[in-house]
Amino acid sequence: MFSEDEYRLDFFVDEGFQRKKCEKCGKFFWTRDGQRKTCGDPPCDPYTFIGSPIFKREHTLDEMREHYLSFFQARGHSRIKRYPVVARWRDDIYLTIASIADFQPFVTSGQVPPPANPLTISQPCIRLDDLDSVGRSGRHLTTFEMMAHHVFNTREREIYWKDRTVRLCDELLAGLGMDPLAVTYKENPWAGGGNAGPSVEVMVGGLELATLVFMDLKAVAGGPIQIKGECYEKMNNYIVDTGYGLERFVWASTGSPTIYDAIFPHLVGKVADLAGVEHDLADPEYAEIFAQNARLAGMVDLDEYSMKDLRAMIAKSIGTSPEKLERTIEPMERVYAVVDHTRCLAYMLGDGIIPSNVKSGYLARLVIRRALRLMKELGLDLPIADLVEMQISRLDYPDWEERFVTVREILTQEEQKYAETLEKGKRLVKKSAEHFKKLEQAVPLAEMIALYDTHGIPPEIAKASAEEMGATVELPDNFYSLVAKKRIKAEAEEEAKAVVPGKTELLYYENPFDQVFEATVLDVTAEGWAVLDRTLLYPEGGGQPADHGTLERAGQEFAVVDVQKSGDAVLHKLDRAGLQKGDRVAGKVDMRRRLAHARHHTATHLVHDSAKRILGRHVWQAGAQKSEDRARLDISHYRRITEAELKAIELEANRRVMELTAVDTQFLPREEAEKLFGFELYQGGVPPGKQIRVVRVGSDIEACAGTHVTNTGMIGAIKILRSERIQDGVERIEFAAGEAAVRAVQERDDLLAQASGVLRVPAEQLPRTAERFFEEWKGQAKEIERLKEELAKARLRSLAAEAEEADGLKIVVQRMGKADIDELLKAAALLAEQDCTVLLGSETGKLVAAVGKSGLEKGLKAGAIIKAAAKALGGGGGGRPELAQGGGPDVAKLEEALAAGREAMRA
RNA sequence: GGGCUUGUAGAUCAGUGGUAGAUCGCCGCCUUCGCAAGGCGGAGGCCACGGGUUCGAAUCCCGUCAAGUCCA
Repeated sequence: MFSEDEYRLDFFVDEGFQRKKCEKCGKFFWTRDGQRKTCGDPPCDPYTFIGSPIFKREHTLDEMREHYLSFFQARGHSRIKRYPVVARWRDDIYLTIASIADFQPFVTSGQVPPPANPLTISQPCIRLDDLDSVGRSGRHLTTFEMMAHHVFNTREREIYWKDRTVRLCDELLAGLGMDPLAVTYKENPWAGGGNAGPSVEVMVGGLELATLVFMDLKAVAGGPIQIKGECYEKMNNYIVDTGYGLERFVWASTGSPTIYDAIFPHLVGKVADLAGVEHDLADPEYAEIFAQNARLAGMVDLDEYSMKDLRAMIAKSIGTSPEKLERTIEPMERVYAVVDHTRCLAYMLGDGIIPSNVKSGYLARLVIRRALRLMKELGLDLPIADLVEMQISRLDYPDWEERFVTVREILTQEEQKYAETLEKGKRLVKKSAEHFKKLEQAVPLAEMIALYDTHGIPPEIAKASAEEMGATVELPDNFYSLVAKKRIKAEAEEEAKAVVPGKTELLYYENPFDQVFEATVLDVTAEGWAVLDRTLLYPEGGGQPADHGTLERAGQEFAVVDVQKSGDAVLHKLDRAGLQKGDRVAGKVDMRRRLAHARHHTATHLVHDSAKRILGRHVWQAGAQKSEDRARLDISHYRRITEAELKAIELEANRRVMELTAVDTQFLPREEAEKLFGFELYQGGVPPGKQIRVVRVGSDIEACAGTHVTNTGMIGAIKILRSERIQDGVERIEFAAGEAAVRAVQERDDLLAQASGVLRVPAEQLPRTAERFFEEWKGQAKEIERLKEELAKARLRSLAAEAEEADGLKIVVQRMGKADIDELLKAAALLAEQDCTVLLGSETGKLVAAVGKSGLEKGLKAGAIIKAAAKALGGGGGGRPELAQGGGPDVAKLEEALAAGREAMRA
């Protein structure tokens, strides 16, 4: 816990604030109001702003955002453009969940300077944690804008800290016309993601408008400061992290019953109209229902309260029945949620998320399906793309409008996909329901979980259609948590590799085509890795494998078989021991390998850029790997790449090769590079460091640390080999560049030549000939089948004639030359039809037994006969009582086998 | 990144190691003025692909490819 000193700011003292302890929750807060006894935070205080706005006039989202940003701009903050809602620069989160997320991890850790300092931003954020409450609580949103001002201080240079932060906040609120007595600043220590610090929540009218965090601690084992069981110490860089809820500010300015009516009244009205739901907030009685709902939902933790309890509570407080309340409120809850979800989708798809079954794409699909379900419940019969388009046209992002063609296509496809899933689901449910109905059991929970978990059928839908079919269903309230429980939580913690000390000068950037260099051995590790003070050898990284080469010391040559980076040091794995610390060595790069990598690497950039041109701007690199003779590039795309598209990409990439474009590489300060080129720089992930290397190949500009050729002409040729879908929404393109491309084409030619050699036709006629052969082969197989049947019939007469009578049975035991199992089966089956008891054997070691009607009546079993016979051949067999087959490897003992089988027929 | 599931006739699916099936659709004939329905007959299968186990694999095991779905 933080002491009072942490919060006793000059501002509070100057302004006559008092520190009080909330008489309900016991937490400390600061107020100007001498009468105030509670902290201002629900449930200690209820919402009071509904119907009586906090601010003196209504603001729209755009007005409020502009007000905020210009307020801070006028007070020395630089205005920063928003970041995408998909956090491509992070590998720990998929979506941007807070404004500070824009600056993690490198700015907050101090490795990279901030784009401006101090700065102000309004960052769209997406949080799906409270998805179920959206629309119901009156305040929950999946998408919100976090307005913020951030300051990145260091011990050497402090810009401002707590006092000015709170002062600015108070001034902002006063400027909007808030009653100064209404605000409380509630002390609330903050901790998360390995950092912590004091923080205050800004409460007005029961609504938390902002949180001001003073992040100045980091988690360190054995650190001197303890918070919630963790040990922390002070950081050298300490950060003002504020978060002002744009939507809540707007809500506070309107005092409408729900946040939804405050922030997108037009769309709420429009969707309600389309769904035929009457929504007239001018009717005070009607408005009061939603107001009361929001007030009470604001007081409770929705995780702990069931919807039913809450409804009952609200119904009681406004003097109506829960059923009546539900009828009024439920359709609107869906309208609110649909409007919220489609806004969320506008951001997700606008910023380039491709719906998928993994990662951020899954989250997009989750929201799409939820929205579709809600729309269906509302009876809204229009494409979801229409609603998303409405959202996009209300947002001020011009580049999204041009992207809308793609977004519409994606949404249409998702709509179809979901319809198919539900259709398939219906059949599965039907089958399952019939099964359990027959057993006179309820459809068990395990089955419901399987339907949902494995086939994506929501339990509510499954239950409804199962009950339609007259089956009963077991469906507990905590269904989803039971599904979650089924999973095993196994989070493997990544082992932090020890960083090898030392700093190696990287020569390969300056002089990418130098082959030899001189260096001093700084150290040799126990595992035989040499650390050099400078090197031309490229360490593995960015999907490019390590260079190979040699290190020579006084005529002694050591082969370098691997190169890795560790911290600032480059490690060279040698094929044998002997090199010593302090040795001078002459290094040499295997240029063949280097060049092959460089060709594939530059080619990767070209293929990527071509894919973007052919498929659309939604294409992002999702991974890449190069080698000497192949490269592969994974890109985000919402459907399978067609053959035609693949060819177009290949042609486009080769045109760029032929244009002989120079490859331009330069180191730029990160913030400058980002300003110039935007986030599309980070196709291969975000590198750390103040300076980043920017590689430019014509229109393709990427942050990239790999080695490249200096001109696209050096690539020679690019041959795309294949594409595969590695995930829903991610396509992999495999290709070869340079010599490898030529060799790849030659290999294909060889295959073609071999195939046409086998069929003895020219390559052009291969497809036709292959098809003809295949058809003929099929026809012949059928013909053979037919002939065998005929043959069996023809033999029937002679075999039946040779039947011996014994024990009142007609018995046929015969060897049948080299007949195969099909022939034996057919003949035996036919004989059995004529009431024979049959055992047929072939010289290939196959046996078939069949028992006719009389035999069956006597209890003879074909399986038993075959077992006895096959045993003699050293094998086994089995089958049904009327027909069985078997065999064994000792072909020579066929006679004995037949005799043994004959014996078995006696029993 | 992890979990679960599925690839069998044009479609939907049965088929738990022993001669590959049903329903719908398709074709022909019968019935009918014609259509629908009905009756009889028929065509249509590398049981996703490649290995393995076995006397024998659609079925069991391994791998590959394709697809669905839930989660972090």
